[in-house]
Amino acid sequence: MLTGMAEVSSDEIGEAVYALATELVRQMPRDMSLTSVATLSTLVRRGPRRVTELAVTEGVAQPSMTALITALERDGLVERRADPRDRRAALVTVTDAGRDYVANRRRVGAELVTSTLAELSEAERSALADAVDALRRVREIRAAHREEAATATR
Amino acid sequence: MLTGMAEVSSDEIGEAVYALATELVRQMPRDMSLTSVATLSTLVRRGPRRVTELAVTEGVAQPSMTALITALERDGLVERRADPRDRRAALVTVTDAGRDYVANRRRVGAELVTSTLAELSEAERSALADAVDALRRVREIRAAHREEAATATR
DNA sequence: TACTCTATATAAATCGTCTATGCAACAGGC
DNA sequence: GCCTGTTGCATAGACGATTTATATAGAGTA
Repeated sequence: MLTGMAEVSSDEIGEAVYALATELVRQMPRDMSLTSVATLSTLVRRGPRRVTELAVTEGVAQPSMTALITALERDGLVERRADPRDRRAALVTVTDAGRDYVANRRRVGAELVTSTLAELSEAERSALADAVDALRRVREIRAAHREEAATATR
Repeated sequence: MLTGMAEVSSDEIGEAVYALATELVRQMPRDMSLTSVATLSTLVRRGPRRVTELAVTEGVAQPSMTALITALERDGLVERRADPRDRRAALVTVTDAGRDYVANRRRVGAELVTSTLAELSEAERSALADAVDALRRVREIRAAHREEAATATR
Protein backbone atom coordinates (compact mmCIF):
# COMPACT_ATOMS: atom_id res chain seq x y z
CA MET A 1 0.00 0.00 0.00
CA LEU A 2 0.05 3.14 -0.57
CA THR A 3 1.36 5.81 1.60
CA GLY A 4 3.88 6.61 -0.99
CA MET A 5 1.94 9.79 -1.66
CA ALA A 6 2.44 13.36 -0.65
CA GLU A 7 2.36 14.25 3.03
CA VAL A 8 -1.10 14.96 4.34
CA SER A 9 -1.39 17.32 7.29
CA SER A 10 -3.92 17.05 10.10
CA ASP A 11 -5.46 20.25 8.85
CA GLU A 12 -6.07 18.73 5.47
CA ILE A 13 -7.78 15.75 7.04
CA GLY A 14 -9.96 18.05 9.11
CA GLU A 15 -10.90 20.24 6.17
CA ALA A 16 -11.70 17.31 3.90
CA VAL A 17 -13.92 15.63 6.48
CA TYR A 18 -15.68 18.82 7.50
CA ALA A 19 -16.29 19.96 3.93
CA LEU A 20 -17.84 16.62 3.08
CA ALA A 21 -19.94 16.72 6.23
CA THR A 22 -21.54 20.04 5.30
CA GLU A 23 -22.20 18.92 1.76
CA LEU A 24 -23.90 15.74 2.94
CA VAL A 25 -26.08 17.38 5.54
CA ARG A 26 -27.24 19.96 3.03
CA GLN A 27 -28.51 17.24 0.76
CA MET A 28 -30.59 15.43 3.33
CA PRO A 29 -34.37 15.79 3.25
CA ARG A 30 -35.56 18.74 5.29
CA ASP A 31 -38.79 17.22 6.46
CA MET A 32 -37.65 17.42 10.08
CA SER A 33 -35.27 19.60 12.06
CA LEU A 34 -31.78 18.33 12.78
CA THR A 35 -32.56 18.43 16.47
CA SER A 36 -35.65 16.28 16.04
CA VAL A 37 -33.73 13.71 14.04
CA ALA A 38 -30.95 13.70 16.60
CA THR A 39 -33.45 13.30 19.44
CA LEU A 40 -35.15 10.36 17.78
CA SER A 41 -31.78 8.82 17.13
CA THR A 42 -30.78 9.25 20.76
CA LEU A 43 -34.00 7.55 21.88
CA VAL A 44 -33.32 4.63 19.55
CA ARG A 45 -29.76 4.24 20.77
CA ARG A 46 -30.32 4.88 24.48
CA GLY A 47 -33.88 3.91 25.22
CA PRO A 48 -36.55 5.99 26.99
CA ARG A 49 -35.48 9.33 28.40
CA ARG A 50 -37.00 12.25 30.24
CA VAL A 51 -37.78 15.49 28.49
CA THR A 52 -35.29 17.54 30.48
CA GLU A 53 -32.61 14.92 30.00
CA LEU A 54 -33.16 15.03 26.23
CA ALA A 55 -33.00 18.81 26.25
CA VAL A 56 -29.61 18.69 27.92
CA THR A 57 -28.31 15.97 25.63
CA GLU A 58 -29.39 17.75 22.47
CA GLY A 59 -28.33 21.16 23.68
CA VAL A 60 -31.67 22.94 23.48
CA ALA A 61 -33.82 24.64 26.12
CA GLN A 62 -36.34 22.49 27.95
CA PRO A 63 -39.43 24.21 26.49
CA SER A 64 -37.99 23.64 23.02
CA MET A 65 -37.71 19.94 23.77
CA THR A 66 -41.27 19.88 25.11
CA ALA A 67 -42.50 21.38 21.83
CA LEU A 68 -40.33 19.05 19.79
CA ILE A 69 -41.60 15.96 21.62
CA THR A 70 -45.17 17.15 21.25
CA ALA A 71 -44.67 17.36 17.49
CA LEU A 72 -43.02 13.94 17.31
CA GLU A 73 -45.84 12.50 19.39
CA ARG A 74 -48.43 14.04 17.07
CA ASP A 75 -46.65 12.33 14.17
CA GLY A 76 -46.67 9.00 16.00
CA LEU A 77 -42.89 8.71 16.24
CA VAL A 78 -42.66 8.84 20.04
CA GLU A 79 -44.91 8.32 23.04
CA ARG A 80 -44.99 9.92 26.46
CA ARG A 81 -45.27 7.38 29.27
CA ALA A 82 -45.65 7.89 32.96
CA ASP A 83 -42.61 7.31 35.11
CA PRO A 84 -43.79 5.09 37.98
CA ARG A 85 -41.12 6.47 40.30
CA ASP A 86 -41.78 10.13 39.66
CA ARG A 87 -45.16 11.32 38.58
CA ARG A 88 -43.86 14.68 37.45
CA ALA A 89 -41.67 13.08 34.83
CA ALA A 90 -42.62 11.96 31.33
CA LEU A 91 -40.63 9.09 29.89
CA VAL A 92 -40.33 9.59 26.16
CA THR A 93 -40.28 6.34 24.20
CA VAL A 94 -39.69 5.88 20.50
CA THR A 95 -42.38 3.94 18.60
CA ASP A 96 -41.86 1.42 15.83
CA ALA A 97 -42.67 4.15 13.33
CA GLY A 98 -39.97 6.28 14.96
CA ARG A 99 -37.46 3.48 14.63
CA ASP A 100 -38.37 3.07 11.00
CA TYR A 101 -37.95 6.76 10.39
CA VAL A 102 -34.46 6.78 11.89
CA ALA A 103 -33.44 3.67 9.99
CA ASN A 104 -34.72 5.10 6.75
CA ARG A 105 -33.02 8.41 7.23
CA ARG A 106 -29.74 6.70 7.98
CA ARG A 107 -30.14 4.63 4.86
CA VAL A 108 -30.75 7.74 2.76
CA GLY A 109 -27.72 9.50 4.23
CA ALA A 110 -25.49 6.52 3.68
CA GLU A 111 -26.79 6.24 0.15
CA LEU A 112 -25.57 9.75 -0.61
CA VAL A 113 -22.08 8.41 -0.03
CA THR A 114 -22.37 4.93 -1.47
CA SER A 115 -23.89 6.25 -4.68
CA THR A 116 -20.69 8.13 -5.38
CA LEU A 117 -18.39 5.18 -4.84
CA ALA A 118 -18.86 3.90 -8.36
CA GLU A 119 -17.25 7.05 -9.69
CA LEU A 120 -14.16 6.55 -7.57
CA SER A 121 -11.05 4.68 -8.53
CA GLU A 122 -10.37 1.31 -7.01
CA ALA A 123 -7.57 2.84 -4.95
CA GLU A 124 -9.91 5.52 -3.62
CA ARG A 125 -12.57 3.03 -2.67
CA SER A 126 -10.11 0.87 -0.85
CA ALA A 127 -8.63 3.89 0.95
CA LEU A 128 -12.13 4.72 2.18
CA ALA A 129 -12.75 1.15 3.25
CA ASP A 130 -9.53 1.19 5.22
CA ALA A 131 -10.53 4.45 6.90
CA VAL A 132 -13.94 3.28 8.10
CA ASP A 133 -12.74 2.30 11.56
CA ALA A 134 -10.97 5.62 11.97
CA LEU A 135 -14.07 7.54 10.85
CA ARG A 136 -16.14 5.64 13.39
CA ARG A 137 -13.66 6.41 16.10
CA VAL A 138 -13.62 10.12 15.28
CA ARG A 139 -17.37 10.12 15.51
CA GLU A 140 -17.34 8.34 18.85
CA ILE A 141 -14.79 10.73 20.28
CA ARG A 142 -16.77 13.77 19.15
CA ALA A 143 -20.03 12.36 20.50
CA ALA A 144 -18.34 11.70 23.83
CA HIS A 145 -17.06 15.27 23.97
CA ARG A 146 -20.49 16.67 23.19
CA GLU A 147 -22.21 14.71 25.93
CA GLU A 148 -19.47 15.54 28.36
CA ALA A 149 -19.88 19.24 27.61
CA ALA A 150 -23.66 18.93 27.96
CA THR A 151 -23.54 17.38 31.41
CA ALA A 152 -20.91 19.85 32.57
CA THR A 153 -23.17 22.79 31.77
CA ARG A 154 -26.22 21.62 33.62
CA MET B 1 -0.52 -2.89 2.54
CA LEU B 2 -3.08 -3.12 4.70
CA THR B 3 -6.25 -4.37 3.38
CA GLY B 4 -5.62 -7.48 5.30
CA MET B 5 -8.57 -6.57 7.42
CA ALA B 6 -12.16 -7.71 7.38
CA GLU B 7 -14.23 -6.91 4.34
CA VAL B 8 -15.88 -3.51 4.47
CA SER B 9 -19.06 -3.07 2.48
CA SER B 10 -20.12 0.06 0.65
CA ASP B 11 -22.96 0.39 3.09
CA GLU B 12 -20.57 0.48 5.97
CA ILE B 13 -18.56 3.22 4.34
CA GLY B 14 -21.71 5.21 3.73
CA GLU B 15 -22.99 4.79 7.26
CA ALA B 16 -19.67 5.70 8.84
CA VAL B 17 -19.28 8.85 6.77
CA TYR B 18 -22.87 9.94 7.20
CA ALA B 19 -22.89 9.33 10.94
CA LEU B 20 -19.76 11.40 11.36
CA ALA B 21 -21.18 14.16 9.18
CA THR B 22 -24.25 14.46 11.38
CA GLU B 23 -22.23 14.56 14.55
CA LEU B 24 -19.92 17.25 13.19
CA VAL B 25 -22.63 19.56 11.92
CA ARG B 26 -24.46 19.32 15.23
CA GLN B 27 -21.40 20.61 17.02
CA MET B 28 -20.87 23.67 14.90
CA PRO B 29 -21.79 27.09 16.29
CA ARG B 30 -25.40 27.98 15.54
CA ASP B 31 -24.86 31.69 15.11
CA MET B 32 -26.00 31.48 11.50
CA SER B 33 -28.26 29.19 9.48
CA LEU B 34 -26.72 26.44 7.37
CA THR B 35 -28.14 28.10 4.28
CA SER B 36 -26.49 31.42 5.11
CA VAL B 37 -23.14 29.78 5.65
CA ALA B 38 -23.49 27.83 2.42
CA THR B 39 -24.43 30.99 0.52
CA LEU B 40 -21.45 32.90 1.85
CA SER B 41 -19.24 29.99 0.96
CA THR B 42 -20.62 29.89 -2.57
CA LEU B 43 -19.94 33.60 -2.99
CA VAL B 44 -16.37 33.11 -1.83
CA ARG B 45 -15.82 30.19 -4.19
CA ARG B 46 -17.66 31.51 -7.22
CA GLY B 47 -17.59 35.28 -7.01
CA PRO B 48 -20.54 37.71 -7.23
CA ARG B 49 -23.94 36.24 -8.00
CA ARG B 50 -27.50 37.41 -8.43
CA VAL B 51 -30.10 36.81 -5.77
CA THR B 52 -32.20 34.48 -7.87
CA GLU B 53 -29.17 32.52 -8.97
CA LEU B 54 -28.14 32.05 -5.35
CA ALA B 55 -31.63 30.92 -4.43
CA VAL B 56 -31.49 28.20 -7.08
CA THR B 57 -28.00 27.11 -6.11
CA GLU B 58 -28.81 26.83 -2.44
CA GLY B 59 -32.19 25.28 -3.01
CA VAL B 60 -34.33 27.87 -1.27
CA ALA B 61 -37.13 30.11 -2.52
CA GLN B 62 -36.16 33.46 -3.95
CA PRO B 63 -37.79 35.54 -1.19
CA SER B 64 -35.89 33.47 1.36
CA MET B 65 -32.66 34.39 -0.37
CA THR B 66 -33.66 38.05 -0.46
CA ALA B 67 -34.21 37.98 3.30
CA LEU B 68 -31.04 36.03 3.88
CA ILE B 69 -28.96 38.48 1.84
CA THR B 70 -30.56 41.41 3.63
CA ALA B 71 -29.47 39.91 6.94
CA LEU B 72 -25.95 39.19 5.72
CA GLU B 73 -25.75 42.74 4.37
CA ARG B 74 -26.86 44.15 7.71
CA ASP B 75 -24.05 42.17 9.33
CA GLY B 76 -21.53 43.51 6.84
CA LEU B 77 -20.72 40.13 5.32
CA VAL B 78 -22.01 40.85 1.81
CA GLU B 79 -22.85 43.88 -0.31
CA ARG B 80 -25.46 44.44 -2.97
CA ARG B 81 -24.04 46.10 -6.06
CA ALA B 82 -25.79 47.30 -9.15
CA ASP B 83 -25.43 45.23 -12.27
CA PRO B 84 -24.49 47.72 -15.00
CA ARG B 85 -26.10 45.56 -17.65
CA ASP B 86 -29.42 45.01 -15.95
CA ARG B 87 -30.75 47.51 -13.45
CA ARG B 88 -33.27 45.07 -12.08
CA ALA B 89 -30.57 42.75 -10.86
CA ALA B 90 -28.55 42.96 -7.66
CA LEU B 91 -25.08 41.47 -7.74
CA VAL B 92 -24.28 40.11 -4.33
CA THR B 93 -20.61 40.36 -3.38
CA VAL B 94 -18.89 38.96 -0.34
CA THR B 95 -16.95 41.46 1.79
CA ASP B 96 -13.63 40.91 3.51
CA ALA B 97 -15.52 40.34 6.73
CA GLY B 98 -17.56 37.71 4.93
CA ARG B 99 -14.43 35.96 3.72
CA ASP B 100 -13.05 36.02 7.23
CA TYR B 101 -16.23 34.52 8.58
CA VAL B 102 -16.15 31.65 6.11
CA ALA B 103 -12.47 30.98 6.74
CA ASN B 104 -12.99 30.99 10.46
CA ARG B 105 -15.97 28.69 10.31
CA ARG B 106 -14.07 26.24 8.14
CA ARG B 107 -11.22 26.35 10.62
CA VAL B 108 -13.54 25.60 13.52
CA GLY B 109 -15.15 22.71 11.64
CA ALA B 110 -11.82 21.23 10.68
CA GLU B 111 -10.65 21.62 14.26
CA LEU B 112 -13.50 19.40 15.45
CA VAL B 113 -11.84 16.64 13.47
CA THR B 114 -8.18 17.41 14.00
CA SER B 115 -8.65 17.69 17.74
CA THR B 116 -9.66 14.04 17.83
CA LEU B 117 -6.68 12.78 15.86
CA ALA B 118 -4.44 12.66 18.90
CA GLU B 119 -6.70 10.01 20.41
CA LEU B 120 -6.39 7.79 17.36
CA SER B 121 -3.81 5.10 16.77
CA GLU B 122 -1.04 5.70 14.30
CA ALA B 123 -2.68 3.23 11.91
CA GLU B 124 -5.98 5.06 12.12
CA ARG B 125 -4.40 8.44 11.46
CA SER B 126 -2.55 7.13 8.48
CA ALA B 127 -5.68 5.45 7.15
CA LEU B 128 -7.45 8.82 7.34
CA ALA B 129 -4.56 10.55 5.65
CA ASP B 130 -4.69 8.03 2.84
CA ALA B 131 -8.41 8.59 2.46
CA VAL B 132 -8.27 12.38 2.14
CA ASP B 133 -8.25 12.39 -1.65
CA ALA B 134 -11.18 10.00 -1.75
CA LEU B 135 -13.13 12.14 0.74
CA ARG B 136 -12.52 15.20 -1.39
CA ARG B 137 -13.69 13.37 -4.47
CA VAL B 138 -16.87 12.18 -2.78
CA ARG B 139 -17.58 15.75 -1.80
CA GLU B 140 -16.97 17.01 -5.32
CA ILE B 141 -19.22 14.39 -6.82
CA ARG B 142 -22.01 15.17 -4.38
CA ALA B 143 -21.67 18.92 -4.93
CA ALA B 144 -21.84 18.37 -8.68
CA HIS B 145 -25.00 16.31 -8.32
CA ARG B 146 -26.60 18.96 -6.14
CA GLU B 147 -25.96 21.77 -8.59
CA GLU B 148 -27.09 19.65 -11.45
CA ALA B 149 -30.34 18.87 -9.67
CA ALA B 150 -30.80 22.55 -8.84
CA THR B 151 -30.46 23.71 -12.42
CA ALA B 152 -32.67 20.91 -13.67
CA THR B 153 -35.54 22.05 -11.45
CA ARG B 154 -35.61 25.64 -12.54
C1' DT C 1 -46.38 51.85 -27.48
C1' DA C 2 -47.88 48.01 -25.37
C1' DC C 3 -47.18 43.21 -24.01
C1' DT C 4 -44.60 39.73 -21.84
C1' DC C 5 -40.91 38.02 -19.33
C1' DT C 6 -37.49 38.53 -15.64
C1' DA C 7 -35.27 40.17 -11.13
C1' DT C 8 -36.23 41.50 -6.88
C1' DA C 9 -39.02 42.97 -3.00
C1' DT C 10 -43.04 42.84 0.18
C1' DA C 11 -46.85 40.48 2.79
C1' DA C 12 -48.70 37.02 5.61
C1' DA C 13 -48.37 32.46 7.46
C1' DT C 14 -45.78 28.58 9.56
C1' DC C 15 -42.22 26.52 12.23
C1' DG C 16 -38.45 26.07 15.51
C1' DT C 17 -36.29 28.25 18.88
C1' DC C 18 -35.73 31.25 23.02
C1' DT C 19 -36.78 33.43 27.90
C1' DA C 20 -39.97 33.98 31.51
C1' DT C 21 -43.30 31.98 34.18
C1' DG C 22 -46.73 28.70 36.21
C1' DC C 23 -48.07 24.36 38.30
C1' DA C 24 -47.60 19.99 40.23
C1' DA C 25 -44.86 16.57 42.55
C1' DC C 26 -40.83 15.28 45.18
C1' DA C 27 -37.64 15.71 49.39
C1' DG C 28 -35.87 17.17 53.80
C1' DG C 29 -36.35 19.35 58.31
C1' DC C 30 -39.22 20.15 61.97
C1' DG D 1 -47.80 15.26 58.83
C1' DC D 2 -46.76 19.85 57.30
C1' DC D 3 -43.81 23.91 55.34
C1' DT D 4 -40.30 25.11 52.23
C1' DG D 5 -37.31 24.77 48.62
C1' DT D 6 -36.31 22.15 44.44
C1' DT D 7 -37.32 19.71 40.29
C1' DG D 8 -39.88 18.30 35.89
C1' DC D 9 -42.67 19.72 32.61
C1' DA D 10 -45.98 22.83 30.23
C1' DT D 11 -47.70 27.33 28.64
C1' DA D 12 -47.20 32.15 26.94
C1' DG D 13 -45.15 35.41 24.13
C1' DA D 14 -41.45 36.87 21.10
C1' DC D 15 -38.14 36.36 17.39
C1' DG D 16 -35.95 34.63 13.26
C1' DA D 17 -35.90 31.77 9.12
C1' DT D 18 -38.57 29.86 5.85
C1' DT D 19 -42.58 29.35 2.67
C1' DT D 20 -46.22 30.78 -1.04
C1' DA D 21 -48.56 34.47 -3.23
C1' DT D 22 -48.30 38.88 -5.00
C1' DA D 23 -46.48 43.52 -6.28
C1' DT D 24 -43.10 46.52 -8.60
C1' DA D 25 -39.90 47.79 -11.87
C1' DG D 26 -36.80 47.09 -15.62
C1' DA D 27 -35.78 44.49 -20.16
C1' DG D 28 -36.90 42.78 -24.59
C1' DT D 29 -39.82 42.65 -28.59
C1' DA D 30 -43.56 43.10 -31.93
